[in-house]
Amino acid sequence: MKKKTGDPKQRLLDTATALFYNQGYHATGINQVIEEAGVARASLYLHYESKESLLLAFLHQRHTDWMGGLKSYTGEVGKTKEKISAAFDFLFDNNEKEHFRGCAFLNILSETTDKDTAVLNVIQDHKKDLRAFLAEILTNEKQAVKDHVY
Amino acid sequence: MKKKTGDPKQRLLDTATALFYNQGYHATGINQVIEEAGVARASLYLHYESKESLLLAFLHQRHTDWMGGLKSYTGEVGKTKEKISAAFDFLFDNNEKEHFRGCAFLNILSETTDKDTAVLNVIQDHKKDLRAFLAEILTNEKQAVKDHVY
DNA sequence: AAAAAGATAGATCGATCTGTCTATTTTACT
DNA sequence: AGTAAAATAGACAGATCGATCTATCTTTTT
Repeated sequence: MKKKTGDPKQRLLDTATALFYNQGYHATGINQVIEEAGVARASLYLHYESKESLLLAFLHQRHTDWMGGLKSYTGEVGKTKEKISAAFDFLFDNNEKEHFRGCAFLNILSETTDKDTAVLNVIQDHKKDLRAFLAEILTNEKQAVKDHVY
Repeated sequence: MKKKTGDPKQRLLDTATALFYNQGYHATGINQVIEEAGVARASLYLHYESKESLLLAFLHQRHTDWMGGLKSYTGEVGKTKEKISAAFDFLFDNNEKEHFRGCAFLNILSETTDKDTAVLNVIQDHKKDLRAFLAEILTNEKQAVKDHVY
């Protein structure tokens, strides 16, 4: 048991986020999550029906945060070229902030089986949204350019 | 039990390679490895002392194969520019051959704890060798250029 | 103050995991 | 053919996993 600030549900999500991202999903046990979150075992299953749903919550929050950050970076400038540059700034800043552990979605994907369709769907949706966002920025460019930037 | 060609030790390594790479290390159980390799449980521990040593064998083979491929790609051309281009050709070809599942070392790293020093060492050695190889190719370029290519 | 909801600790379940062991069969070599 | 090594199947141990349950304590709401 460690931290005790904020409501248990958020503590669980924050702790799971850190652990899943930094040491992997399968390498993280439910016991470590509740122990480091300072939350009772029963409380976990009160807010999340399973370990996988905790992973999905992590990916969902990650998706909204990440896309939000990207949009705030690119929204402040006008021209297409500047938006691209800002997008890469975001990538680098974000990557540095997270100690270069790479894309959370790809990391989780690398330990995901074909059977985990729910997880796969979230990951694919994230990548789809990212491509759609780039397509929006690059409206006037060719498809090949969009693919290349991606 | 599936395949039955070649000696058990190689079948184990081949199967572990495919499974560790395609679905992750922790997501792969020893039972699945021996079942798909068509090898008895005891035979696994006859050739490898643990699951982790099987992972290390996979990473080692991966390292030699990968560096070998890179050198054969870049060895056929002469100029520095061509070598760089050939190196990226290798990257793309290799990535496509493996269905875009990314760098095996980084994937394993994403599910590795600080405690797994043996695994971390192999991964770091791989990246170190890669940088050293690039430095060799880019002998006459600045350090910043080396970093950028990497 | 009473009632309802939220959170706790901890025992416990069945499943699965890695790794060990024994006993039997297959293979390889002289 | 005979012997030693290699490989097999399968039972087993001990640990850990995710998940359920009960029973108690705390907080919030009315």
